[in-house]
Amino acid sequence: MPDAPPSGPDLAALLARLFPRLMALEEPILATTGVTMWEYAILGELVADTALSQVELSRRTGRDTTRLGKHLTALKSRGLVSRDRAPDGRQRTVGLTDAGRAVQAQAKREIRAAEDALLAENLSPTQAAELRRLLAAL
Amino acid sequence: MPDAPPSGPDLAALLARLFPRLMALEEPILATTGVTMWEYAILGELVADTALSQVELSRRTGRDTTRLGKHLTALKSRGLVSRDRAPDGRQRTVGLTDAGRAVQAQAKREIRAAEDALLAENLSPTQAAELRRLLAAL
DNA sequence: TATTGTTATACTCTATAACTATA
DNA sequence: TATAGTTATAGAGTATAACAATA
Repeated sequence: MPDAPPSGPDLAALLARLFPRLMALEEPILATTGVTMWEYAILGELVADTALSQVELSRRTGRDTTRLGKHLTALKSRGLVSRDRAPDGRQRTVGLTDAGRAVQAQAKREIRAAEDALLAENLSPTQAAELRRLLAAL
Repeated sequence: MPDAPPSGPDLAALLARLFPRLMALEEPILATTGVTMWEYAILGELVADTALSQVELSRRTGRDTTRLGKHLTALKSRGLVSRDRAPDGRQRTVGLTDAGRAVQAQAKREIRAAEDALLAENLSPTQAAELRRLLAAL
C-alpha cells in the first residue's frame, strides 16, 4: 500500500483547538485591564521597540494599516501611547507611554499566570517551559 | 519593585504568529484537494469515529450546527461522506465514505510534509517531534 | 511617481433567533 | 417540554479601493 497517513493530528488542527482556549483565558483579563486583544498586541510590540512607524507596527502585529489608526487613536486617548509626526512628514511615530508600559506589564503578568495554570493541567513545569522555547524558536 | 513581567512573549502571541503561517501552507494543498479548511476539519474528525451525529460533530470541530449542514451537503454531493437518518428519527448520522477517507489521507500526508518542512527550518527532527507531542498532550 | 496614512464601500463570516420535525 | 437540525436576519469583522498629504 502507499504511505500510511501520519499518526496524530496535524499541527494546525492542534493549534486550532488550543488557541480558542487561550483566548477564553485572556479575554476576562484584558476586559479587566480595559484593552482589547488587538490593543494588547500593539502594546506588546511597542515594548521591545519604542519608536515604530504605523506601517512597521502594522507589519509586526499583522493588523491592517486600515484599522491600526483607530486602535492608536483609542490608545492615545487613554494615554497609553504617544503618536508624533516623524521628521519625514508622512510617517507617524508611535511609542509607549509610562502608563502604557505599566498596563502592558500588568496584563502580561496575569496572562502568563493563567497560561501557566492551563499548561500545568497536562504538562510538567519542565515540559511547559520546553513548549514555550520550541514555539519561540519558530 | 513588583514582579518583573515574564520574559518572552505569551503563548497566545506565539500561536497568533504561527497559525497564519500554517494556514498559508495548507491553503494551496486544500485548494488542490478541492476541500475547504472546515471540510477538511470535518473529514478529520470522521476518520477516528465513523458514525457521529451532527451535534456531536459540531462539538468536536467547533463549527456551529447552523453551518455544519451546508458543509455536509457539499461533502455528500461529492461522495465524501454518508448521511443517514438515525434510529432516532431526529438525528442524522454522518460517516466517511471510502472516497472521503482517501481524500482526507492524501491531504493529511501533504499537509504533514509541508508542516515538517516549516519546522525543519528552525528545529531539529527531535525537537519537531517533541513539539507535536507536547501540543497533543494539551 | 512612490510612500504614509485615512476614509468609504462592499463582502464575508458569525451569532442570534425563529422555525420544523421528532421524541 | 426537550432535542436535532435548518433557515433567515442582523451584526461584526475584513479586505479592497479610492483618497489626501508628503516626499
